[in-house]
Amino acid sequence: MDDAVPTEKASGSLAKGEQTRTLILETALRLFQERGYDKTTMRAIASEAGVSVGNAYYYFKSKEHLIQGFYDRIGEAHAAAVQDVLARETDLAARLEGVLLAWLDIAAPYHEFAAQFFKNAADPNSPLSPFSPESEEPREATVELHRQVLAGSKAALVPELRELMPQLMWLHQMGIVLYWVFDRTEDCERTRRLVQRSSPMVARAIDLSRYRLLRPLAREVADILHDFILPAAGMAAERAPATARRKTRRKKD
Amino acid sequence: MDDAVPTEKASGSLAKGEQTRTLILETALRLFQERGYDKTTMRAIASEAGVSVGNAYYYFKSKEHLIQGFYDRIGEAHAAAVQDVLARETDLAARLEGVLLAWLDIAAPYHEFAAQFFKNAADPNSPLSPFSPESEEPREATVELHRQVLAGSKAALVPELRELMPQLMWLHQMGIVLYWVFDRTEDCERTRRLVQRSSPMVARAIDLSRYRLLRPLAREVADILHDFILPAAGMAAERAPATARRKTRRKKD
DNA sequence: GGGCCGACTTGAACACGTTCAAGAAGAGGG
DNA sequence: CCCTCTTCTTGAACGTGTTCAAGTCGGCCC
Repeated sequence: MDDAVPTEKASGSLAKGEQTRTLILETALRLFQERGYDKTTMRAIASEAGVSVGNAYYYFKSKEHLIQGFYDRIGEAHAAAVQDVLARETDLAARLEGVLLAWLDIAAPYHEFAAQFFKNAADPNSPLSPFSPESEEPREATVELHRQVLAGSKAALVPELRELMPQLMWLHQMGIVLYWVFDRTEDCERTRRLVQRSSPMVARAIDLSRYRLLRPLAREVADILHDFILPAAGMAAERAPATARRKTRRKKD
Repeated sequence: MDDAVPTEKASGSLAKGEQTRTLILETALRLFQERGYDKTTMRAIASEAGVSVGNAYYYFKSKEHLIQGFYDRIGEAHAAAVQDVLARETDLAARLEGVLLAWLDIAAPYHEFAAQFFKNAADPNSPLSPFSPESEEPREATVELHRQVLAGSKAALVPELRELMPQLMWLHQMGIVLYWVFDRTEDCERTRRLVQRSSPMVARAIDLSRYRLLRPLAREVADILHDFILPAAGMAAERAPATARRKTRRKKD
């Protein structure tokens, strides 16, 4: 009516398609939260949004793909919520704990239906898998966040682990999320306690890794992470020092 | 024809129902292997087995429940295949590696479709979840197997970990299986190497846990396992020493 | 205006997992 | 032989996610 310039994707009004897309996504997320993922049908989403079923599929390749919107939303909210703790705390354990607890707070309202669609994330072929190429961007963002967690602390880190640690912490976070999904206790109290207990442990392990006695073990962990986890997670080793670090590797293979 | 005694479930012939049940299961597993889980329809299973769709549902509550048969089969085969290694080897790392590689060998033919139904196992509500009550029996069997792995080796274990270690090794195995599901390399070569690398590491960690320096860390790991992982896995602490072990816990919650 | 083209929208149709009311097949008793 | 009860079997029907050929809309060029 009053915004007279169509085909403009600049200023003010969104392109028509983008409007519809957002409408469908909003509606879907609302219904997921109200009724759970499985009980929300594509027909219900479409009719509630006032569009046809086929239209929903024009914008989202499948029901699963609607979930990506949920991920994005959580990620943004988390990144914002975390600035506070990171600015205040300098102790590594406290920083880590703060970041993880913040995630739990933000994700809490979705806990119930998160469990329902979590199975999709576990399918290696699904674009929702945290290891999939489609998830690279949010994954990198989280790793970067943990880099901040580490950098802002006073923890000294042995060179072997300096680059790898943020990715290991991402893995730790994935573990917490996995635990959270399965957690059936009130307010996910048990997951919260797990965070409170495991965060200092991670910090202590980092601290201990300086001791001579543990260097081989630390190196082994670093190597395994580098050779096995990262490539599988699509986080190919940009830099190759882990290979160069060791004089000789297994001769064959 | 020649076995004339119906209603007998003893000697020789199975009860009619049991025959049909087996027929359906065999057919299903064969088709899963041939076409993959998703591409095998219940209609196809039924028609291939020469029964009606409804009949399949009389014996199996859902398509997922057919997978349980697959689990059972793998479990039995693995238990049998492993006796060899356990009788021969005494080195802990070698025993562990042998057991895990044997599992990979046995599961190899199913790798492709394993990935397809793995997502069901990740759903906390699914009976196929390794943490579900329905999976208790195979889970206990595997823990028991790892108890054997440990007991038959010459490894000395600090008391804090003696009881918990087999369960930790079960967790390690679950991790390997998780990795295997996501592994896209030829013959799952990468998973095999991961087993070869991580097994000695587990053994070495056990060894190192004797050192004074590491006792607090070992104790912390044991406590976390005991307080968080086991209860969530339905492996409630039968014995309560972990709580008694520490003088004081955090006063409040 | 008239025609064209790409972006968007529709709803019927499809294939699937699952359910269910109805029936068949056997066993046992009279 | 008939009746009855349990066990087993059937296939049509339902609700779901997904696809697709067809249609509508709106801007743009001649």
